[in-house]
Amino acid sequence: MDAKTRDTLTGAPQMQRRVGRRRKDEASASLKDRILDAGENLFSRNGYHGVTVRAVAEAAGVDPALAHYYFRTKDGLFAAVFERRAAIVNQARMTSMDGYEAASGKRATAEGLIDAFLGPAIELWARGGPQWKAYFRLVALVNNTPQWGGATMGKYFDPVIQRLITGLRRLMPAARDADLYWSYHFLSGALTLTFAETGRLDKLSGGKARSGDYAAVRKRMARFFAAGFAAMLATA
Amino acid sequence: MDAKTRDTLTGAPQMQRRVGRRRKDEASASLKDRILDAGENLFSRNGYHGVTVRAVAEAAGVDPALAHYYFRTKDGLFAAVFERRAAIVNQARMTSMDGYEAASGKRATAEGLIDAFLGPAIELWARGGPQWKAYFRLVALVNNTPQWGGATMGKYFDPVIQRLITGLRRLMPAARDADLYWSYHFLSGALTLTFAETGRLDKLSGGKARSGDYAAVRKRMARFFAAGFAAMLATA
DNA sequence: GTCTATAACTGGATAGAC
DNA sequence: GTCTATCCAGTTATAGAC
Repeated sequence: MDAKTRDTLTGAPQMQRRVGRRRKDEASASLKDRILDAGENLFSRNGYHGVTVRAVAEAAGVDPALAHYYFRTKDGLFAAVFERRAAIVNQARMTSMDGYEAASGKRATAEGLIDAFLGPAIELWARGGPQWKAYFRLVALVNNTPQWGGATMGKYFDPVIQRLITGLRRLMPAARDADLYWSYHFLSGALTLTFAETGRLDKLSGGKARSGDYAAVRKRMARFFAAGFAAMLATA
Repeated sequence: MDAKTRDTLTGAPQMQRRVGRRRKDEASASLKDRILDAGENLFSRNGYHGVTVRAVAEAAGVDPALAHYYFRTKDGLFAAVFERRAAIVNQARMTSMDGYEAASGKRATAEGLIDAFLGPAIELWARGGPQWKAYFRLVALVNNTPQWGGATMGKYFDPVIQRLITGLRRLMPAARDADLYWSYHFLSGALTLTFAETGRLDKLSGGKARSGDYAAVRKRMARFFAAGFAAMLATA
């Protein structure tokens, strides 16, 4: 995680690399970052094939050729978008789980560890601003993409997931590995559907459950899935 | 559900409407159905924008103009594909839930009702052949599509879901509606990620959990999510 | 680094023959 | 109902000017 991505995370204005000619005085982000932001937004809404390089460039307020200059191909742009924030989430999740285990010691629970795993992502999703919302929408999209989706997710997120599984195995020594992985699979699907923001939960519930409700998600998920993990143990 | 779709379900060969000229003696399905099959396959793998009408026509072995003749537009084709099997799944789920409640009477449980709800879909997915696999992959894709995905899912599947929620409310009178809807939301995400066949679960678990394993899904899901629903009740 | 211009191609859709 | 031929808008990508 370099200084540039950290700035993007915190939303702090970023220094220009050179002194001269800022093109428009509006945004202080570099043009490269503006292209990444625009790509994040559009790809996360319409998918890879539903977005043209032209559309990304237009949304970023730059010329299409510039996108090719920075990222060579449309593939390269997409990969850059997906990669940009992955390390930040992973780092935050690791720190959170390590912190939980250190703080709780012998009193650690599966629910606590799951909450420590979920916390950073849900926090960034809910409070990181619209670009983080877009990023997690993109993760949701990739997570549900047949064929290459699984490989792409694995490439960036497997270590943290294995860290979670290892922690849970320690807390639930009787659990079979297959059950742990299946349970994580369920958790993953539920979490990314939340990130996808399809509007279905709100409509279906007549507004009684609102998918953007940070507190509601945070409060319910860890408990819900800890109970699910535990129920697996009871199965013959 | 008309005779044509039922034939598609059972896989029974379908009568030609007229006597004369069968183009190729290979498949007995009508060209229209062949186009739908090909669309189902391709859309479910690559999404709406990742598929061209030409590609669908080629996969179906027909001329591109024929797809336009039957479905007017690419949108029309996609909608026809999505709609085709929805009624069959809904019907099967309704029958299954009704049957469970009638058979179990006072001894009905949330886990039993959830299993009755899940059963038909998982059954068709696992044993209905490759076209049903493709169809559920498509449902997974739509379920996770921002903006219009939620509306499309709701249009076809809301009645059955409300039927499930109503049944669960009867079995768990103390449950708050928000909790029931959130719990269903989690279930929905987990189920459709399973249908998506991204290959991630298999890879992540090193083969210890296999996403295509019908028995594993069926056995675990109802128990897992019934425990989750129950845990919501215990929350303050 | 950034933009203009354009090459080379693919897409959805239709008119009209059979 | 099915296929041939085609229109034309929109696509990725690059060469080269500034």
